[in-house]
Parts: sequence; structure tokens; C-alpha cells
Amino acid sequence: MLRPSRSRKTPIRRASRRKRAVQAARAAAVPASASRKVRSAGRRDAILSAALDEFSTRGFEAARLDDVARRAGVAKGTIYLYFRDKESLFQELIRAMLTPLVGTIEALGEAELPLPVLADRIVELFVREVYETRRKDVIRLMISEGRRFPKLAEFYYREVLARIISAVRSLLRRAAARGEVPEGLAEFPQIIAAPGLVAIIWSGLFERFEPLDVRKMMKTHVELLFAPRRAT
Amino acid sequence: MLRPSRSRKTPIRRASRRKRAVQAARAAAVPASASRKVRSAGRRDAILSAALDEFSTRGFEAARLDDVARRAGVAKGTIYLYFRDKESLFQELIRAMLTPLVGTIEALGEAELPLPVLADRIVELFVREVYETRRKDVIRLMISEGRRFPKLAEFYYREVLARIISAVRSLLRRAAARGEVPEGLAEFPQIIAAPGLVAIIWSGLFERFEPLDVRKMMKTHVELLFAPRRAT
DNA sequence: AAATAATGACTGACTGGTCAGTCATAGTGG
DNA sequence: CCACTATGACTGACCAGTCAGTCATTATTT
Repeated sequence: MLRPSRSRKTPIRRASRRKRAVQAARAAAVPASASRKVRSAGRRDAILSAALDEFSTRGFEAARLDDVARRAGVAKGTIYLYFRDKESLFQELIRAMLTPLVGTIEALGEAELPLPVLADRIVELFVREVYETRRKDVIRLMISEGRRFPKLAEFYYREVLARIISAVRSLLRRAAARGEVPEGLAEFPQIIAAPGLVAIIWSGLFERFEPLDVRKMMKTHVELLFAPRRAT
Repeated sequence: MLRPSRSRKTPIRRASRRKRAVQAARAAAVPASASRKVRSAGRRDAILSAALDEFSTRGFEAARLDDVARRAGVAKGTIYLYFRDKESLFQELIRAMLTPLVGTIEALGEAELPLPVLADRIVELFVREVYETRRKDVIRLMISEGRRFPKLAEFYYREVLARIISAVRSLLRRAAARGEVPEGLAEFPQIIAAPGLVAIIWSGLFERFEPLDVRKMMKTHVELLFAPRRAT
């Protein structure tokens, strides 16, 4: 916690043993007619969605839970029925949005695709599944605020990043063995992702001064990396 | 405005009895012997340096000016003699640290260096002038907090980024004209910087799980980009 | 050169406003 | 009918920014 003194006072008397319904229900408006379970899941999603909006525009510290509640169409106290505290809400948000990426990327790594097709897939995956979705904002949040949440960074590294890196690395090794990409690349999968991250940062800070064609930049980069070379 | 009943303009005598003790305990960053002008400059620098530390570790919002003051060996009020407010302190910090980079990079762009030497210089410049200095922290701050300071982002874009990009771009164009680098690269100078930025982010979030050899990654990347290719 | 006055840099207790988290009370689905 | 869900006014911590007061340094007078 950022200010440990604040919440230490009251002992936590959380009795709920209920398993969290982590199923990805659609974040539609919550019809009054729906069953409790459905409404509950809807509420949770609405809160997460509202939190993403507020955290994205104001930053974690400056975001007000009152605003999150209003945006979610819920009272502030309700948030505390679904999340232990603000920090926990933040962590759940990141967790819920980024975990699903892993499977997609691992699948991409396992398919044995010809190099040009692969390059294309990587670019498209990034643009369509990240850059053009709210995942872009979540990753921006992770970049901006992650440093102050070491537990979250650790979770993210173990559950998401390490697995993605490992998948990309083995893919690069196989390609390198066939002589399709240079050896050195497999050691630094970060290099492949780098322009994507830069694009995310750029879009938040400088887009209005100098727009950036993300797809084209990614394509240029990947093609440069994967281009056939003269023998050394 | 409602005033507390006894409040007049009555000056209330409350000179601190602990004053002498406090002054004795204060770590004197600036020797009391120095002239006013010297001490003043020293104070400003001490405040900026302390602010960088506090902003870096807690983030802009969470950083307390009380802590900045303590770290600088100064009273809180003193900060307001040198900076209008917290935001202005932040802006001055970024401005003071990053503006000097421009000249260095423009000089690099103007020297007509052989490609392998140039690659080396770029990597070394980044590692020595940014990554191994506190500029790394300032850039991390810019990335993390810049979005909430549009004015600052604009200043930074105009005064720093645009000029760097322009220098790098013209350098790349000349190299492309000689056939030394691929044409596409000049359109996206961001690609060259990307791994450097990723390294800065990585070092803040994941270094403790998986250390990253920045120099080697940068070198790998630049060499891949600049490598001789088969004719297309 | 010493005494005295003027200056303005510096201090830190205090204020006003903010907001995370609580809990007494009010619904409502099963 | 009551356990579960939801509410929102409230509280206590917290902190940026203020300003009346202090005192070291510099300027002026004797």
C-alpha cells in the first residue's frame, strides 16, 4: 500500500468464502430482470470498465472512486462489495484484461508458419488485439503505474510476460535454426515488441502533434528484422 | 468567509522553542559560508535533485513536498521561493535534464560517420548519457506522467523530440541515399529508439526477475537494422 | 572599524479542500 | 421473511500551498 497507516486500523472481517465469478461475461447494462448471479457479474464488469476509463484518463492516484462509481451506475460502497480496495481493483483490472493474451500468442508461436506470413500475423495480432482495443490503455497503465505495484509487476511478469517471451523466443530459435532470422534476435524478444510499446506511449503523448501509422511502423520494423541478409 | 471568533489580525507569538535543535540537526547541503548567490543556486539544485528522487520513487501525485523539502535539507516554504507550485517543479525538472540532449544528438547527426561507427556511437550515447544517468529516471517520469501534463508533453515534443527526430531522420535519409540502410527506416526514427525505451521501462518493472543487458540489446538491434542485405 | 539598520531568504505551523474507506440503514430476490 | 445486496452521508487521514515571523547577510552611518 502506498499509505499503510490508513487501512491498518480496522481489522478485516471478511467472511465471504465465495469464489469469484471470473467468467468473462459481457459488460452490458444490467437489466433489472436478470438473476442475481448475472446482475452481480454485470456489476463487476461495469465497475472494471468504469475503472479503466477513470484510471486511464486521470492515473491511478488521481482517479476518484466516486467517479468510478458514478460511471458504473453504482454507489461507492458497492465497489467495496466486489473489490477489497482501490489497489485491488487496479490489479484485477490488469489481470482480467491481459491474461487472455497469453494463449493467443502461444498459439501463434506453435503454428509453423512461413516467415512472411508470421511477420504479418504478429503485426495484425498487435494492431487488432491490442492497439485498437482497450488493452492498449491497460498496457499504458501497466507501464505508467506498474513501478509502484511490485506485486502486480511480479504477477504480470510471471503469468503473462515470461510466457509470451518464452513462446516468442522458441519461435525465433526455430527460425534461426533454419537460417530465416539472425541468431542474435532470439536472445532479445523485447526487440520485436519494442515499436509496439513505443506506439502505445506515443499515442498517449504526441499523437496530436505527429500522428503515427502504427501498422506501417510495425510492418517496417518486422520486415527489416526478418529480411534476408548477405552472408556474414 | 467565516472566521474563527478570536481571529483578528492579532499576531500570535508562537516562536518555536525547538528551533535551535532543529537547525543543529539539519544536514547542511549548502555550506553556510557561501555567498548568497552560490547558496541560492545550490538550493535550487538540491530541490530539483530531491524532487527527482521523490517523483521517481512515488510518482508525481504521491510524492509529498514535505519529503522533497526534507531530502533537500530545506523547509517546505523554500520550495515555493524557487518554483511556482508542484507542477512547475516537475516541469523544470524535465526541462533541465532533457534539453541538453538535443545538441549532443544533433552533433552526432551532422558528423558523417561510417555506418558501423555510427551504430556504435548511437548505442554508447544512449547507454552512457541516458541509461546510466538520472536521465533514465527523468525519461521514465516523462513516459509515466507525461500524459497528464499536455503542456509539458507539448514543450517536450517541440523542444526536444521533434528536433531529435528530425536530426535522426536526415541522417537516415543520407545513409539510405548511399544504400547503407533500407529506405523505410527514415520514416520511423522511433524504431531506432524503441529498444532503449523498452529497456528503461523494463529496468523499472522487471529487472529483478530477468536482468537485461541493455548495451547488448541495443547493439543487436542497431546491427540488425543496419546490416547489409541481399538486393530485393 | 564598529554599531545599527535594511533586506530578503528562509522557516514551519496552519488552513482548506480532497478522497479512500466505513457503516447504519434501506431495499429485494428467492 | 430474512439473508444478501446496495446505498451514500460521514469520518479521519492527508497534503499543497500560505504567510506571519525569524535571522543571516549586506548596506549605511557614525
